[in-house]
Amino acid sequence: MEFSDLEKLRYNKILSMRENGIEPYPTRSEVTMTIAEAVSAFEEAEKAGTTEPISASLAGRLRAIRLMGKLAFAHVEDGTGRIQFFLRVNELGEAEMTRFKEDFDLGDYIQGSGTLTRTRTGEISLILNEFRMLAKAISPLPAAKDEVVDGQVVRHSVLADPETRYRQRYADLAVNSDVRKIFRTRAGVVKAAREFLDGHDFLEVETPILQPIYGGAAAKPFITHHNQLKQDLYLRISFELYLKRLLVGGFDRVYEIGRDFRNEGVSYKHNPEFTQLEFYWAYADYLKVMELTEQMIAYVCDRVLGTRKVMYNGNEVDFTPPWRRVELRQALIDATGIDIHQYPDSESLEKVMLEKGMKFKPGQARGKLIDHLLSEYLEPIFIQPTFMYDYPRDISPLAKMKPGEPGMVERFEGFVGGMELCNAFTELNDPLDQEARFLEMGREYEAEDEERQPMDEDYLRAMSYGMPPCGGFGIGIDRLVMLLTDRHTIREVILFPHLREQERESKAENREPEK
RNA sequence: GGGCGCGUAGCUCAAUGGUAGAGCAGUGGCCUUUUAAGCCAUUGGUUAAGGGUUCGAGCCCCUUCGCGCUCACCA
Repeated sequence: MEFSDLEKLRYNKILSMRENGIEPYPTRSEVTMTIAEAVSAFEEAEKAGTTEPISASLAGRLRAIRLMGKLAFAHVEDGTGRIQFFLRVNELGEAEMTRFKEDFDLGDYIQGSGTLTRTRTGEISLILNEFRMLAKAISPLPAAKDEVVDGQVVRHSVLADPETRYRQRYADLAVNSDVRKIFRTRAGVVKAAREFLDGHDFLEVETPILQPIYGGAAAKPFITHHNQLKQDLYLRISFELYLKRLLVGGFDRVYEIGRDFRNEGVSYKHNPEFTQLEFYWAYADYLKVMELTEQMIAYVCDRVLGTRKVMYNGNEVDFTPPWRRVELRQALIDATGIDIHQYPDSESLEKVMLEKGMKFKPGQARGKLIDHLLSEYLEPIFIQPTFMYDYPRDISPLAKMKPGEPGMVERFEGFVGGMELCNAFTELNDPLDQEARFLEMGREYEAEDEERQPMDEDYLRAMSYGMPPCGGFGIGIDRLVMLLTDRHTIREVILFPHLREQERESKAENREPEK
């Protein structure tokens, strides 16, 4: 390791501590309770009027040190909270006071034992009888100080540079408690969704991430290789085709929460890997799925936030069911004046779009044009939770026909905060229709279009054994967490978002020659 | 991939083309109830990297790297 000047000073303390017989990285600690437990134990004793002093051994990271000559105050933080350590020469003696001043720096892990009290200014504190180094920090944490103004924590000199925050997320988390809160919320969201689905008799399953044939969405895959099998494999872009095979196998209600990988551009709502929740529900259809979706999100809000109303990007978003429902065709008429039913092929649709002065890439399939209209003119305007339903069949190759409307399928997408949040349909279970759709997709997309859905023969075989009628659903967990934490970029809700690799000299030497 | 912007001390930020600075952190002092503790003193820079213009470049030009915004892409 190479040390900066600041780090060398701390490293030298490690050496001198060891010379004095003190291990700066002891193997064990003797903590009797968490900081939060200590604080509430003291408050309860106070309320009960107990006079017996409470002893405790607490540990955490040193976040502030205030030396006052013969006494010292320190703020110590563990995963549950923060407390003040009160060090005084009366209890510790001159030698120990000197040891504290010489050995300890901000960021070190300290264990302190003593009794709980309130200081003159009323702060709950641990008066130390003894203390010990638990782990020496060599690198100084980014300087950050908290000030409490009217009960609100005001932060000073926080680590703010996004690049450093994402590349060194550990430092970001260590000094920015609001960032830790995002990921507690995130864990709560996943847990609550799981509770909800378990409570509705869904079975959680795990399906392959490495897939010989990718499918279930229109996206470019990552390709990897199995050496021994001499076989290329794809990282999954969705769980859909495997989960529906399980319905064929007799599991009527299944769900999976996991990672999808899409080899596409990054943006404020796209990360190359993202967390998806999909469920499939036998004997249900997209209308039932719509209702379950509202209930699930409301349940998650209740459990995680205790409210169904959240502020997102300056707007109050209300997740209380029922969500607004709008038909895609009508929504497009309202927003653009174009009735897609009157333009049954890409040529006529392109023509009217040109007449309206819309910008788009010419020569696309009709489905892609409609999708363009949708994401350009509809997605951004749906701030309140909205289900848009009944999609053209040519952009929904896995969804079932809407009875009596041959060009349409039973599909809906949920939009919130101007983002697509979830996608669901009544699943296509007719193997012959499914085969025809795969073939159609193959024709309509350019041969070199990597989003083209490859024909999945085994999936068709599964369908041919018979799959019960069912509704299927997928939701982007990252985006849901964005909405519930009022974060406006997906990187804020992913612990280690993908960043470009930094150029390194050693790396440059090892790099394979350019082709 | 295109366009625009940014990169200065460990952190947050200053600096008309003319001696690179402040606060916090650090270091040395003083201080027995502080809490962004305070007071005195003080260290710290290849201004992302490389090249160019200029008497002189953090600032102007070029290249590269990284980040951000945006467009494209993204059922």
